[in-house]
Amino acid sequence: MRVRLEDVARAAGVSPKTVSRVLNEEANVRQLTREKVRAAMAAMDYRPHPSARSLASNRSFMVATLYDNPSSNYLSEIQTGVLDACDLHHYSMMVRPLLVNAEDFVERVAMLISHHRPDGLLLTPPITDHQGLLKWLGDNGVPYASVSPIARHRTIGVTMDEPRAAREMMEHLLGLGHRRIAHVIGHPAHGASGWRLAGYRESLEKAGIPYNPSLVVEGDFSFGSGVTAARKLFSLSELPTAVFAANDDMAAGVIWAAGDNGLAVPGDVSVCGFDDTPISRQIWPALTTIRQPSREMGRIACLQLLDVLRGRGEGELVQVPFTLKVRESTGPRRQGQARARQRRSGD
Amino acid sequence: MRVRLEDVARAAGVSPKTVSRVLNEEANVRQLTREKVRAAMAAMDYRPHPSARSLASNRSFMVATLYDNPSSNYLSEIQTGVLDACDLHHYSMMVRPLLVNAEDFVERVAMLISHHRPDGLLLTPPITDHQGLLKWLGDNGVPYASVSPIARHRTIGVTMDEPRAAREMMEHLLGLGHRRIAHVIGHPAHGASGWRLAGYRESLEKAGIPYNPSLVVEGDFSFGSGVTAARKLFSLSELPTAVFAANDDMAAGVIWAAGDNGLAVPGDVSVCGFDDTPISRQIWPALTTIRQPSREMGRIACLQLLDVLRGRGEGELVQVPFTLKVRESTGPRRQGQARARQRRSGD
DNA sequence: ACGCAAATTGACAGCGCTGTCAATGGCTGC
DNA sequence: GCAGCCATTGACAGCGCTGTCAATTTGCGT
Repeated sequence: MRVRLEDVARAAGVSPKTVSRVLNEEANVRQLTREKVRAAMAAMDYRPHPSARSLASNRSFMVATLYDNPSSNYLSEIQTGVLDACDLHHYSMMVRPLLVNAEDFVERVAMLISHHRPDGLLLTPPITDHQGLLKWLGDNGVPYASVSPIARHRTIGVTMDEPRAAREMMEHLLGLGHRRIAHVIGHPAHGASGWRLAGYRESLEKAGIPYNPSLVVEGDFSFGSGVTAARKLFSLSELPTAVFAANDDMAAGVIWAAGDNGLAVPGDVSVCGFDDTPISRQIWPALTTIRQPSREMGRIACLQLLDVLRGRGEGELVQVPFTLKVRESTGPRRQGQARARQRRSGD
Repeated sequence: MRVRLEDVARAAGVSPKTVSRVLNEEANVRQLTREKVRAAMAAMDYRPHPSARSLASNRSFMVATLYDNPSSNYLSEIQTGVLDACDLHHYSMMVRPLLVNAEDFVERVAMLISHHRPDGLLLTPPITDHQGLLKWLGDNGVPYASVSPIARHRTIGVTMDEPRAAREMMEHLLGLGHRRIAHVIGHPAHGASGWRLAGYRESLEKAGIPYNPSLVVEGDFSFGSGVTAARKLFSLSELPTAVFAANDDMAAGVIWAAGDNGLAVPGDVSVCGFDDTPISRQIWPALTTIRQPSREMGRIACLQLLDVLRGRGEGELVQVPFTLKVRESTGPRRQGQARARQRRSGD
């Protein structure tokens, strides 16, 4: 049979309850006692039985990460970060893919909770901003932390200063001499889309360039939507000299469409993305983009949640720094005006 | 307070133990009784308490998915499939990234097990073939199922007929008239690399084309290694007219390098990959590749494991079908010989 | 040295379920 | 109709831990 708490107690010459106190890092245990117990635990290689702990304390020591996001790279980074934080405090994590637009979305989350009883939830975009869910969680007292939520009021988790990142990207383009800069908006349900657009507009304004609605087209964060958006842009009578796409996948789509239209990148048109996902280095030319520390963000969001769950405070909304990664897809504005050709076929 | 098993028992007019029997689908409960209990459960919306079940039965109703794989797309598919299967039988899943080459790899798995006590493990490549781990799991009686293991003897889980898929890809290239076909091998620790190479060689042999070692270069499944491999191939005095890369990322690297060397794809050289990951549609030209039903494979592997855990049999090694996806990156062999130029710069 | 509050420790009864084993009921063959 | 046997059901004692609350010890002021 494996070592139980009772065995540790006997070895340390204290009561089981005291061992339990040490295990749970409770206050009001004398330093000397604490050390004795810790030593006994280590010597016997004691591992508390999670189910027994859960049953007695009515907590599961588990958090659930909820997602509805097509970007597996982003998610796996977040997930890894969350696991980092969980390991730190001996929590476990479950993951749950959901359809945020499903009729029974909130109900499904409710079922998840009643089945698996996580102590708290980690929400990722776009679930972070599903009002129905947030209300339900509030009403039912379910603790949660968010990664990059739109609404920052009374929310704990992690965010990045997205508008500032977008402005920094715009400054890079403006610095290269670009004035006719297009923007491909992301999926409307994601807060990131709005912030990045806001940064784009603010930078234009600051640079004294009038906002031109025909240079701003909607996408949905997918490669295909980038292609579609770019086709619109490249069919304008006066082409943009730079395209700022709200994420890397769409930027890749823009580059694809540029090639398809006989436009060289960055010769004829500069293209940049956002997120620094692997695709940014897997295409040619490699994408200029903004690096988001996703794993770190997952970790921090989870730590905020765990602070709450462990009764270590209220948790807060932490803001993390970003990095502009300048690669080959952006370059100086070139003098003559480029012309798009119809569509290139087989070559 | 929530509904407990005892409440259901009272409502159904039976003993708690009988409700437990129905809950666990045990034999030797009269049909009528079973129905009464089921009705009461449904009426009261009863959810068994996982920790209580675990504590009493000494099972966790949880499986752990172990991975050390850089491809988040592949993994997230597998993970989703595993979750599908878990949901079906009310199991939960935890995920664990690991470094298969770490000194303490097996020890870490042992710690994972003693901490979280999963009932079984799901192994993904390349962990599926870590002999040290497999031995340890065997010695300690830990049930596991594998996704695409190399060794198929006495292993349960799921595989695909990879050599046959590779042969089918080769037949596609041969059918397009290619004779000088190169192969970029995958990471040596993955069984897939060997199988795909084997299929390549078998097809050449069958077509009566001698094996040319200079056309076979090693990669490691990464984009960068595809670029490096392609540079070697494109520096040969006689270029290959087609390159069969062992996965999509490397194929994308080959296409990148082709562009970099002034070679048109598929005009000068056809390129194909394997796995049908999103990148295959995110590059231009879109990749001809082999689609592996990863999600389904995750689901099936997990179902085999659950069969064992639930005492429903021994589990087996299931083989799933693949699909050849012909896209734009492969085309007929062209007559004249292409010449690579040194390296293209800014354009 | 003494009294008192605060800090520390322990006794005990579950948490909600299942394993074990005994008790009951129903059915068989003669 | 009855012994014998299997199918079905239930009683009960935990599984390994923590919450509650009471008992004990410690520290401090005077």
